[in-house]
Amino acid sequence: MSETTAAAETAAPHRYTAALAAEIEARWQDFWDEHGTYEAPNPKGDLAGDPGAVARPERFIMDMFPYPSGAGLHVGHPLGYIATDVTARYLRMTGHNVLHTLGFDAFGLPAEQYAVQTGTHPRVSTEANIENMKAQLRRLGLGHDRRRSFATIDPDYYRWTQWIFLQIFNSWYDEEARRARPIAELVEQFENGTRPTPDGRPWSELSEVERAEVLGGYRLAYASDAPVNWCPGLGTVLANEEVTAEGRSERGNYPVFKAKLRQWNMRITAYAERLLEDLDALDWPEAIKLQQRNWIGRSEGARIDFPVDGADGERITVFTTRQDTLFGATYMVLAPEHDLVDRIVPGAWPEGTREAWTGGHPTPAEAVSAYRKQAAAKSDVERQAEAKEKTGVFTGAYAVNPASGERIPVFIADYVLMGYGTGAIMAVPAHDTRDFAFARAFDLPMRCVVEPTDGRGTDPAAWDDAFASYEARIIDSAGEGVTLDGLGVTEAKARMTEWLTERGIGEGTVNYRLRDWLFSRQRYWGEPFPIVYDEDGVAHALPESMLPLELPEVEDYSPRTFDPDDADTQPETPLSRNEEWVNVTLDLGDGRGPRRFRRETNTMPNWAGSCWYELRYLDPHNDEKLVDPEIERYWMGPREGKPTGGVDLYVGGAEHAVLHLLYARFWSKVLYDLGHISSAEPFHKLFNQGMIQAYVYRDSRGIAVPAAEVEERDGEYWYNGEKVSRALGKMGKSLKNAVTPDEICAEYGADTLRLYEMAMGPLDVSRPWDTRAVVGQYRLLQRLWRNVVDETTGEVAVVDAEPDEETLRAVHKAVDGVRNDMENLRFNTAIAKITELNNHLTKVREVPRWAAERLVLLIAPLAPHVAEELWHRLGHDTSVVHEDFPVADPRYVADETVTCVVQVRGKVKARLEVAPDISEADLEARALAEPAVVNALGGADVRKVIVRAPKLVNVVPA
RNA sequence: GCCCGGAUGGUGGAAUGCAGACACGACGAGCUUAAACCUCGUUGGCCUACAGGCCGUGCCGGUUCGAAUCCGGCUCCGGGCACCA
Repeated sequence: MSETTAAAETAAPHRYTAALAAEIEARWQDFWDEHGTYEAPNPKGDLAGDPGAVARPERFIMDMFPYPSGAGLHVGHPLGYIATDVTARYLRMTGHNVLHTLGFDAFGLPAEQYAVQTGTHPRVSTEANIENMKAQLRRLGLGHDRRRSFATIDPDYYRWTQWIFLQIFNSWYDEEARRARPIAELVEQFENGTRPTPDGRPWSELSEVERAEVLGGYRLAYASDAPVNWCPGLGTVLANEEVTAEGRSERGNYPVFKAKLRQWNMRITAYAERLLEDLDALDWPEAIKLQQRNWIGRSEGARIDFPVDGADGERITVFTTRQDTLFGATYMVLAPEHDLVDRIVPGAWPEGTREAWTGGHPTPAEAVSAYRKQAAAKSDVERQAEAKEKTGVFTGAYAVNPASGERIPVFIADYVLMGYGTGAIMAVPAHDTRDFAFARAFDLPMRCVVEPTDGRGTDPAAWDDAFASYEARIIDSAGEGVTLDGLGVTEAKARMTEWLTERGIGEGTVNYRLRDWLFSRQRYWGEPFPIVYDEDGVAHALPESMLPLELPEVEDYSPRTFDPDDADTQPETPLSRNEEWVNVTLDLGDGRGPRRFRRETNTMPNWAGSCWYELRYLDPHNDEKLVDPEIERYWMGPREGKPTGGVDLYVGGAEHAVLHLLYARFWSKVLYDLGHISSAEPFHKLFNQGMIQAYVYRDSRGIAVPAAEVEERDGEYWYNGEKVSRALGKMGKSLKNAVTPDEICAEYGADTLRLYEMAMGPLDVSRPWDTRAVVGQYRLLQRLWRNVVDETTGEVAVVDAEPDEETLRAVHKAVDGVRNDMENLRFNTAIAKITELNNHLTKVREVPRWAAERLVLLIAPLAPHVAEELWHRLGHDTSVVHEDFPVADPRYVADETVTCVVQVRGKVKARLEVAPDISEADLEARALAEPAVVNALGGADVRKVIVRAPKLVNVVPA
């Protein structure tokens, strides 16, 4: 007998091994694909199907779709995909029509960088990556409706991204109606005079350029010269998230400057209040809601006008949240870029201006211009470094404090930001830390108007910092028609707001931290804007018939780079080099015939494609509409418990807490306002999965060594004979600690990998990967297999006998627990309960068919391949995917007897087996009669007995 | 600096009135010429007569008949924001 045969015979021919798992998994994956097992029917259209299935309650279960990187997947990536797949499978088995699929977020910088390096077209490398990722994901047995998958780079998809851009471009926010409306309705108001033009002239007298300018002030997508992150070393502008905390580019580590460039913006600020309000109805983690609330940053306060002394009619309008401290405002500060600065700067320094205020310049104009230049030339690196030091310069102008009547100096300083509030502040150095620091640096006066509660006295000259508490009373604040003295901060604010309003010099107002969304990038690999400019520079929307506007071929994908330190350079977009594409003659269908135009050569940011993809999954092949309204209403519409509609479950990483999730909410609201969809929110329930971490091993030089080759001896770690350090970090190629799903599948099979990832811990908690521990779930499947199949004969080994009482209860208890856990995404405890039941069945001599089948159904959402195989071996010819999930009989969920704990003074002294419905009196009597209790009491009187039938009695002696 | 979240055996984690379910690892036994696989047992610490006893959920304090769980104060770790008036 040869050795191989001997080995094969001893290793039980029909054991569940990695080889058998691979065979089973491949076979069922093919079966599911052939039979369209995971296809969810729509109520109409090309994906319409079985009306019986459509009539079921619908559920839309979604993942944050991946960027198809060239590096492929590691085991951390599919964690969320497995979790949604388990949920989707559970919902299918509990009578729902489940939409579950996955697409690809495929525009992005890595493909473009790769193209620059290799000359490969980004589309070629991206599509190859997608194919590779699809193969890796297919191996995991994810039940996706493949008909609904797409990539954001498909022209059929980005046609609609461009279409939505045009919808946003062609609308404005009606503050009164609190919703977006078509821009044509605004034009109508201007035409018939119900809304006056900015300068009061009739609309008909405005030139085309003037009209475009007016409308640009209203459009939800508009071009502006807002400062952006310009990185000359890379030749492109960068999103904030691509700039490091040190103010350098994440890629290449070049300095980043603020530069004014004409850019597209989205007026997301118009939706600030609704984005805030609608959070309340969403089933999201509180931490994420909080992050969004902070990002939106609503502040209540007041706008106050300060007349400029000697400048006729000029006023400085500030926003403050501390109008109660107006009497303490002793100077003002404008942002260096503020428009008003040039108008208020006098020709010469006022008499007696201190040297420290002038910066040594002979005139205010020169001082201002020098400071502005210095501020603009600062890269963010320097700004960050100097953040604590206050700089600025006197403008030479004075304003009048409307409450105290005092003349107060006006400064410019870069600690006041143009982008927030009105770009101007009233400075109250005694009660604001920043103003305090500035006042100290420039020796400005301070007035205490809020009485300190910490015993520091009322003379700010003696203080070390500002007194900024809200829990205090106002003092020294009496003026013409208003007295705040003695009021608390809150009442004082209200009183002051009232007074400002009466006098017509201010009003209560709400301000938001949220900024408009910079929407253009100087890149190649993104959606082109469907915008052209005429010879006057007026932007025109392309008609829908010209969509998609496809990306043109270019010779060079790279942006033009410059001297990294030269902030005065301007980007040159890759698209602008294709002159033939840029300069076109088009008939826009506006009745003016063919004309010459220049195309917009910026592209949209990465976020664009992910702002609305949930909608396209619903109706992916529709070429009339982005989604059919009836289909959208079916899957996403509001219903009981989901007042604003949306996806039923959206799972992804918490790193998207503000950007993607806020942008997607914004687009939803615009589409909702314009009547294209019925859901005002895209994602009703959000769940953030934790990160799978991995140990990083480093040698004495701090360089990561291959984690797989590190050996552990007595709590120390060794690599190549050298001792190495261990720390928990991210998993990835660069840290040499990546474990791929492919290797785990090869070693144990996909079902084992799925179980392990779900069993590791609660889904929302980050935890370290431990390849050694994977075998535990493999053993679970081997025992499961052995409970059903005879390992030596391969025959089904279950018996058609009634289960004994204990097994009956074990099954029902497991069913009840697993259902509960599944509904709350607690897969780790669900697996523990399944394991317990499985372990119980390995102990009974013969496994009853009924119990084996329940067990197979319970594990089916988690380990679908082995479940499908066993289900068929047990004699069923329908797929387990659409079987009914077991239902627990409450009679068998509760044990016949429960263990009651008897405590004395909170310490467990005895345990009683009692009936679940035992009365409190009986239980108390039995507990007090228990010898161990009598013993513990030692004859002491019983003061009190707490009875929580049937589980606990606590006896308290005197 | 401000705002969140977390800390339980050697490890991942269970547990909302019995701390340590389930799993990994470790140790012991069985099977085996041997090893692997598999099966069974032990596995928080200390004491122990092996029946049990005492201590124990980051630290200090509190509420309660009873606290891993609730409250106050700290320590450490992780995340977010950052001159936002």
